[in-house]
Amino acid sequence: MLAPMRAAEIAEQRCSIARPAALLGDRWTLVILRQAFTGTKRFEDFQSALGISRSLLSERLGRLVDAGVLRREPYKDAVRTRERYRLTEMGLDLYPVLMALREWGDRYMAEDGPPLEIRHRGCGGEPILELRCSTCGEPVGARDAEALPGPGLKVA
Amino acid sequence: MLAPMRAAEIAEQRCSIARPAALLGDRWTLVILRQAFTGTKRFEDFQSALGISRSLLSERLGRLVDAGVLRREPYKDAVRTRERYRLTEMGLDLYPVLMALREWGDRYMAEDGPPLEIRHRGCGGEPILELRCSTCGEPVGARDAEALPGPGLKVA
DNA sequence: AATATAGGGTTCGGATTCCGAACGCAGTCT
DNA sequence: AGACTGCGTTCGGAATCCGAACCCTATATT
Repeated sequence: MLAPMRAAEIAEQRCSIARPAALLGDRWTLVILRQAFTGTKRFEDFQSALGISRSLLSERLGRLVDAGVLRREPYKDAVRTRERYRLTEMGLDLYPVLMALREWGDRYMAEDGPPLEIRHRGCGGEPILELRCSTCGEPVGARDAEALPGPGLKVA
Repeated sequence: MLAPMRAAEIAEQRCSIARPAALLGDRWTLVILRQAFTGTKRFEDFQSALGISRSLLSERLGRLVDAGVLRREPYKDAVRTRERYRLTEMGLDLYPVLMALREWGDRYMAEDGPPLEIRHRGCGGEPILELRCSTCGEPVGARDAEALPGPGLKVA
């Protein structure tokens, strides 16, 4: 009832971009996930780190839990049981999406240089995303690819 | 004036994910871009392909033009001069973001299989995104990376 | 026992934003 | 002239956002 209805409509499109966009496509969800990838787990910590309103945060976290991106679980603090939100496997698999956004943001929207640098743990190198053809191994750009109808395309 | 004010606030965060998210993070912008990558260029074609309202489409296209992702230019039809929206270099560089979303969507939200298949033009293989360390060449997952403060991080 | 503090929310009302339908307007076609 | 097309803008109601206030559970303090 609280979830946006428009989102539901868009989500019904048989499009692999529209459906994730309906879930992730708002101004808070992506930064909530970014925060989750930095290790934030508790409601209060999300709230104070992001400055989001409690009601919105509650709704967004709930939606991500429903979608299976986050898991809500109780855990024992030093003193008592609390709740925390952790990325599921499905959530962790969003890492490339966040990295792609970050690379693009660093390139075009960070006039002072990147605010954060990502390092490969151990080796210290910089991880970068590459789009490569899994068959011939060549790098693929936007102009080198074409879209064809796939098995999930049913014309109603 | 028409642009969301909240978006502006989020955009001011010194975060390479928050800033792109403020531009791209709504339910329509990503599908508009997806459509642009399939070759759609004209206002009418976006509108009929997506079912978006004219006012929203107008506002979104304008915002993307202002951001430098699209370029609005007149061109000559067979009969007259029209306007069209084309991806700029900056816009084309969003391809990995869309592909990352699509891969994730295909994996987790396409119960009937992917609606579209992307093929490497010519070779016919499937392009896939890989996050690799540019130094050691190893694949990098969410757990293998860490974030460090970079040059753009100024603590106010 | 009563009060205080903390985490994790929900409720409420006003301000924003969204959206579809209607309208504008310029340039063609008949 | 009148109709049509492409590309928008305007308008008003509906949906969403957000901050402040409230609620509930549980431990800590007086």
